[in-house]
Amino acid sequence: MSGVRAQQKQKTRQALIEAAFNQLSADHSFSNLSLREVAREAGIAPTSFYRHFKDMNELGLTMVDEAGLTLRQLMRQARRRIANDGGSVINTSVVTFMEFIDNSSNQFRLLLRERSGTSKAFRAAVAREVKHFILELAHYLESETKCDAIHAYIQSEAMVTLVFNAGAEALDLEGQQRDELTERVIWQLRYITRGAGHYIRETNKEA
Amino acid sequence: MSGVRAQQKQKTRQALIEAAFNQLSADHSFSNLSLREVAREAGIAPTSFYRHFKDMNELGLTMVDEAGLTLRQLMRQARRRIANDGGSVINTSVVTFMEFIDNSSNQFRLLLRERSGTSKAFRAAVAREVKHFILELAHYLESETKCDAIHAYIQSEAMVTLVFNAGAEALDLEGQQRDELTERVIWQLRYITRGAGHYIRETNKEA
DNA sequence: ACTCTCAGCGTACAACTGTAAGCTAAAATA
DNA sequence: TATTTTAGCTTACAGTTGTACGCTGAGAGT
Repeated sequence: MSGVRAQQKQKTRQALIEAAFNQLSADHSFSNLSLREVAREAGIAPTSFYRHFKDMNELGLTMVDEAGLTLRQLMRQARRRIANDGGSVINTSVVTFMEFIDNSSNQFRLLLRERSGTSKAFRAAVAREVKHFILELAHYLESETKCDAIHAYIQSEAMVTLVFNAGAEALDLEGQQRDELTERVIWQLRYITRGAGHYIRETNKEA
Repeated sequence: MSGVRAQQKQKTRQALIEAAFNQLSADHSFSNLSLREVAREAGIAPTSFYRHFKDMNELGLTMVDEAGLTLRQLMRQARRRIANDGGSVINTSVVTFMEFIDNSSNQFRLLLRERSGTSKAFRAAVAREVKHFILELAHYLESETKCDAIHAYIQSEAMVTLVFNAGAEALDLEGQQRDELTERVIWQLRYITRGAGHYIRETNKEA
């Protein structure tokens, strides 16, 4: 009943996932991973892989889920910071996201690449995670600003797209160039906030 | 002197490039291509590949250049349309871009994927092409609106990012969903124009 | 205590990969 | 015309990949 068996299984399953994440890097994407190498790094025989996943695909989808989870935790953390430290919403969010890219770069790389990757299932999975992200931001905007749901969504989508993309570029930058990039995104987010605000005010006048 | 030799060489070189583009698809990215398959489709022996390219990498970089060229031609076409048909700048640009995605989806896919791909050289090459794109738009904005160079650049960067990203999503959509997506991007671009305009006006007041 | 389940192993194989070496015939050059 | 150059070929090899098959030994269930 203690489940020594199941516990060990869970452990090597996690070892596989971690091995796979470890092998991701700037010049190694998920589709370059081989089942055998992952198994090797996890310390099991190649054929034992199948005791845990049907496929490399199945492993990958699990990894996408995990990365999405990290992303959502991150967002919650950003909201806590905003509430406590009372910093600017835009600034805090962008800085938090940049930290995600540094601390969990391989998880970010997975999302980034598989978003336009080779498997429809992967693309859909990433799109789902990103959509969560967008929706949470949209709800926030909707409650903070007087703003109808549709505009809030469109606005959030734009913001997430820009931040996500800046993250992708940031992966290849350091130091000053990176700071400049960060500054540019912040401006871009301000544009959107302003612009959306304008259109919303106009809509309200009509009503 | 006629160069029958060089002419034939150029021809099979192009055949290799086209074969490679043909093998790209929704579920086949450049890194999945094998030298042998490309050679096979081009109708030459695997080892003859090396008479034209040192590497698959070299082929790929050539392909990125070609895709970038197509992209720039597209942009010129969009500007012509705007000048002649006198349509809205934003609308025409977005529609033109969506056409690019349909007509040259494999070229777009290459840019899209290698932008966050596995090779730094590729990423740099794509970034260069995109930067061309941004700069041309920035010049346009700078001349059309009263707008300093930096704001024009930041604004263009945001717009290109959003359109590019929407293109990526459009690849998996059809019909109504796609139209909705197009509509959303157009809104997002309007936000940016408005928002940027606002900040620029403010800057001008100070000066 | 006895049986069942199953995570992990080793072996094996066919498919494919990139690429080295050397030949050939035709175009270019002298 | 004689010589050189070279695009493309064939053959060959070593490496890697996914995965089928069957075994084993230790936990789980009774």
